[in-house]
Amino acid sequence: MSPRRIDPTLATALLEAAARLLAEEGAAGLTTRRLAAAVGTSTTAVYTHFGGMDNLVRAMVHEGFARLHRRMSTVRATSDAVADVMALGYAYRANSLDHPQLYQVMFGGAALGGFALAEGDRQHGKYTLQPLVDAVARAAEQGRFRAGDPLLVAQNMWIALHGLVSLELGGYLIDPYDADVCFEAQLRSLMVGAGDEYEATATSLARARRRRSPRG
Amino acid sequence: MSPRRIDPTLATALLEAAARLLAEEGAAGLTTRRLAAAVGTSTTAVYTHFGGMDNLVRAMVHEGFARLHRRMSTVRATSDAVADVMALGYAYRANSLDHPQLYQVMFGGAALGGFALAEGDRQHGKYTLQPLVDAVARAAEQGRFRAGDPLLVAQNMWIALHGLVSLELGGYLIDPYDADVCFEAQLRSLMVGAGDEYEATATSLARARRRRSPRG
DNA sequence: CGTGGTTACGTAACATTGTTACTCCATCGA
DNA sequence: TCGATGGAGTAACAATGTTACGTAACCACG
Repeated sequence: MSPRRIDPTLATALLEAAARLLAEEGAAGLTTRRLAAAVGTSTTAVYTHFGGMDNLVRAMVHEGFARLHRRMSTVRATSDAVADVMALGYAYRANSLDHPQLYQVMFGGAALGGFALAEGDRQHGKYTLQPLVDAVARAAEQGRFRAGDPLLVAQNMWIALHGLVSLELGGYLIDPYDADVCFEAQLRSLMVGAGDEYEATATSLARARRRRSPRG
Repeated sequence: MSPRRIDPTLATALLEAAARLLAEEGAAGLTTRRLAAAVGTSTTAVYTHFGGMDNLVRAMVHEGFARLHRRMSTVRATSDAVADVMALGYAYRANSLDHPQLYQVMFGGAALGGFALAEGDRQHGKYTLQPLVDAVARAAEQGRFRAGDPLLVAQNMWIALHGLVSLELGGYLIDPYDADVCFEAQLRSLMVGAGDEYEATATSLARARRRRSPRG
């Protein structure tokens, strides 16, 4: 169109259009030309604002981690720390299911048109994990979990959660045990593995269920 | 070269070259032209033998599942079924680390040049899981695990294992708790979550460790 | 008000990708 | 020996990320 229409919000417009393209058409639909067409500009805008498709995806990943952290932070601490841990699990999975394509890019790692995350990009997980670490520490203080480093315990829970979400999004969890069944069974199993009594996990699970946020 | 050199093993040669390309250069290095150059043929060979790059990757995934199943089948049943379960975990992780790129394609799912697995391709996991299901059932018979459907318990273990391997291959597990530490902590946690006593898992873990195969 | 510098953007091209139409010719059966 | 089959090479097509180049608008001066 008319040249030199300086738009300071073009970078954010590109990001929003990229997020929409990724969500609606998947990783294959996220191309420079379609992105440029979506915001009514040219492909070079991607390079002036981000220096390439890699950095644009990187920015989306950063935003994805920030949103995940925001969602995890909405889980309040209660007198039942195990229920808090489970509520964090629900929040994690709900956020992933709300943005499945983004989640796959965030953790799919290797392949998005040969795109690869940099070393620092992956350490966002550590920062995002903090609410879970706190809840695990409180569960140990309340005598529900075995004594041990909360960071290691929380990391193990995150690993298992990621495994579930990853396989769910990939469509690998099939009948008779679909993702919902596996998820709640895994939550109880994780709590028991951390030291809680099997029977106690039932009431905490019921509490966590009631705290699910409808959408986020 | 000289035309019409009919080579009935060309399909397998393509598969082998594709596996080598994938292993050595990653998903980005696996292109039709490089593949054709590697076996000294033309790009059309991929289409006459596989009907496209998708089906060739599909064939590689099938081979990957078969190899995983073969490796899991080498774990023999002993009088310590919990150690058997852990040994299966070691085998699963070892196979994944031996073929990291293939593993990412098998479970990365969405993105390999817009390639997506078909519905039936993912159900290979169910077949591959059988040795683990058997070991879990025997652990329950021995009174080490809680009563429950072994398929559900095994699936949960597989989910957690996949989470660990997936994050390890992606480089998300960082200091101070690297993948080795997380893996063994997770093994014990899984056994306790399934019903075993925490102290008993230590000796079973030691037994499983001794049974690690050097290379596969 | 005018002028130069900076910078954002569009145009067009390049290399590379998966894919396919067309052709050729070696092999197999009669 | 001759025709049919079908596997493979050549070359093209559309689409991808990326970049060189030109242009024009803004901003800071005088």
